[in-house]
Amino acid sequence: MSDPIVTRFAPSPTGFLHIGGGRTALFNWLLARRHGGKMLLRIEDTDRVRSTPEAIDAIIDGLKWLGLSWDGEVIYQFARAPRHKEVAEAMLANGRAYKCYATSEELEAMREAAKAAGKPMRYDGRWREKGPEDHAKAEAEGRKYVIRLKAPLDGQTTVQDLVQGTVTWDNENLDDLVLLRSDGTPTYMLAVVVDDHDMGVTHIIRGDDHLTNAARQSQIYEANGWKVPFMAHIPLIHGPDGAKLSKRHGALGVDAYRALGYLPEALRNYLVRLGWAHGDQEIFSTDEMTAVFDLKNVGRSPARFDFAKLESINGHYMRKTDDAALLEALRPVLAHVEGGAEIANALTPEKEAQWIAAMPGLKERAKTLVELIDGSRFLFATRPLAMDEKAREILAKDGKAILARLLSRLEALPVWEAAALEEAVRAEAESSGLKLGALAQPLRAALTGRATSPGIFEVLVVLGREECLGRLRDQAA
RNA sequence: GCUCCCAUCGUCUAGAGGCCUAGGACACCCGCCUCUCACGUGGGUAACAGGGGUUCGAAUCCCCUUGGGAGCGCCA
Repeated sequence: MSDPIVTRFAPSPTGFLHIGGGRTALFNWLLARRHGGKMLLRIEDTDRVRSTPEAIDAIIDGLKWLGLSWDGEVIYQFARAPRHKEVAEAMLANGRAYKCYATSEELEAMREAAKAAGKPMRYDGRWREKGPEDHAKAEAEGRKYVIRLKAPLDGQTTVQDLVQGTVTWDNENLDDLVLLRSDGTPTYMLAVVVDDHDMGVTHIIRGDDHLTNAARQSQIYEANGWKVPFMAHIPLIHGPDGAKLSKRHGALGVDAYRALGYLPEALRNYLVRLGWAHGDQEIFSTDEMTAVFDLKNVGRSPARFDFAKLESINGHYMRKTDDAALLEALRPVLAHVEGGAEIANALTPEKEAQWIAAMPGLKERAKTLVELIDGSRFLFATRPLAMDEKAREILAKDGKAILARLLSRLEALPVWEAAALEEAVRAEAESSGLKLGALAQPLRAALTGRATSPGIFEVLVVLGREECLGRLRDQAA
């Protein structure tokens, strides 16, 4: 185990990179980085019907956004089909595999029989001991063969799993799986084993839906006399209701989280704590998590996806993010929110500077970038401002009269700075015998069109003298 | 159905026989701070699935039950 660690992330490109895949990739990436090893990326595109180039792009794009980098070139499994075939034929030659001419009708009959008997489908090994004469006869009938593994009939197969512990199967429950299809293409089982072996993968981290496969794959390793890599089968992520994660809950593509306004570092932090813990620590910088990540601490029970916690962590990271950097993170999200295009168009250098100036007050009031954009709308609104219902109520009372008095005080101000503005507003409060809040709310309504916003003196300063006085006059009338 | 895996607050989890009258975080409730909303901060509600063992002692070990999950293809 002192050899350099090599992990791999091996998605099949039949859809986007979903959140569970993202976590699997993260764990592989963390383990490799923790030990100064490598994480390889292999696209399992042997299913020619379901694999699409769009999905490949989506996966690669998703990994990049999440900040998970891989080493070396992307490996495409389909391109290695000749090598897979070569291994299958070598296994045939040394008697670890055999030709099976069973037809799909025969297989279907076996399936039916198994179902009727209440047992899982198990190929019965009818071609296991057949000789050349039988093969020739089948060939003469025009039948095609697949190559099956000659799996052990009795005894047990044990997987030493770094997360699941020692898991054992009786070999009688494992049948002779197909290695090479009748069209000469490899099955997933064969391809995975050959690729992981050839790529020098030392640690396989994947979802525990592959646990049963692990047993069958280790038989393939053994049939070839290859060392079985360390394996770690991590529990799947479930939806809030405990059922399998569906699109309805969180099985969104990683890119959807970007559109929803989450920061990649927040998603990483959330994901790493799903099924893994390091004492009571909740917040992990990337360096911190790579320094302490250990498969030993990965739990064995499935975790539910919880948006509330993700939002909380995201809020934390937004507040920690530098204002200018936050603006950059905001930009790509604009395309995904209503009115975002208008904001994007209005982003002159001056507006950007204004937005950055407003950021401190904005970012502590939002849990996602989408919320932050929503809270920023008053910066981009044009006069006369549209008032929302609560703002209207505030102004409907004696708000307008208060604004008029405030207006004259503010107009008289020689400088437009927070301290001076606050002093003026407080002076008005004092002379009219009102609490500060009684003045701040009408001000807020007139300035932002809403009942909530960043601190009112912040808003005053960020908006600037002319714009503020204009908005106040609009409403004071 | 068969095989395998799992089981601590609503959720994510700490806990590797005595440190546990079970800790942290999110969510929720009540305060404080306060120009609103937040942030921050103080406090609170809330869990060892059930039953048997083993042991001086069990959330921690074993068994059973119950409840979840995954897999059972010439898909990956």
